[in-house]
Amino acid sequence: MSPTPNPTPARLRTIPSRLLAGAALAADRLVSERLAAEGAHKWHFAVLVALAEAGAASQAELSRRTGIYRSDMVAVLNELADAECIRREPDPADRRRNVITLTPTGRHRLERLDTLITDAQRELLAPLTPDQQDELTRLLAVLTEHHHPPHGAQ
Amino acid sequence: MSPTPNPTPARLRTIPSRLLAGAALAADRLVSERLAAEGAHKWHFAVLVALAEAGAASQAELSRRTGIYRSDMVAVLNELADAECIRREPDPADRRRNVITLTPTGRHRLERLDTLITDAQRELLAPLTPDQQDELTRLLAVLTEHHHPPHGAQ
DNA sequence: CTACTTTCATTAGCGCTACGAACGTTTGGA
DNA sequence: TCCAAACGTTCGTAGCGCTAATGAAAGTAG
Repeated sequence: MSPTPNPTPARLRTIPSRLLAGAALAADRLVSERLAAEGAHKWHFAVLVALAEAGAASQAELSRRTGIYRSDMVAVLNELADAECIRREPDPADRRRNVITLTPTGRHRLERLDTLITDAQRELLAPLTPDQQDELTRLLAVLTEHHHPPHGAQ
Repeated sequence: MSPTPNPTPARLRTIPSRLLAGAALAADRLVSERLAAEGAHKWHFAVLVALAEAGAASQAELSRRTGIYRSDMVAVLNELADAECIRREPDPADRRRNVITLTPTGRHRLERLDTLITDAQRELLAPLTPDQQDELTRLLAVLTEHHHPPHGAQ
């Protein structure tokens, strides 16, 4: 006679904010595990994508593109620079700025991380049909866009 | 001539794990703001629901029902007990356990918090049609259930 | 030209959340 | 009887989002 084998009340299982938190946590774990296997980090990928897709930029600009705070961006760029994935040089046109440039090494690194990320997404969405996967992605995009993205992400 | 007014690359905007993180953050903010206005916390609500829906239980059992770690549960129950929302008494049948009981005060408190939570969900899902809201909730439920709920949440 | 405001990179720090370690107590099973 | 497990509790940790403050440089107004 088990005393109370009652895991997770129905009410809690139907609250969107709770479901979002749980799903986000699982998703983050999947991504982080994959990336950690290659000594990489979530943020590295975001920065590399931002550089590959929209070209060289200042740190502040990268901060806006990725949603990473520019105070955290410093360390991320340090690591990417140590791995020679980017170059960080003062902007001659505006001496406040650094110009961050993607190196060939960085481009290769991005390719590798991209497959890891893609794999993780696949595993994350595995229990859904392809149509459901697309629908979920669309709905989430609407939500995040509506609720002022990360906002300024200064 | 703005240098690079390019917010958020398309690739980043279509990665489910990133969308989930963003949506979860927005959702959590909405909920936390509402609850904070009444000095309440996310976790208080979860515990009260778990008690109301499945009856009195030990702290470990509540931990399983809510996904809150049992090390964190202690403080939550302290606060709920201070507010006289619950009673915490040693279990005569098993002296390791405490029996946590919902008080009438706690039941009223739950009613209040429930409306706050419901309001927050409404605001969160506002940009979606009712059908989309249901679909999103269903899809998220599938995901969280598949990826070993919170898991043990010991 | 001067004075004010803004932007930038960088450092340091805070609060919250999920999570693990350890401990003493108690219980149940071999 | 001995061992393993569960319980409540305390303490500590790591990561993330975010703020504040600083010195340098640029833009802007008077």
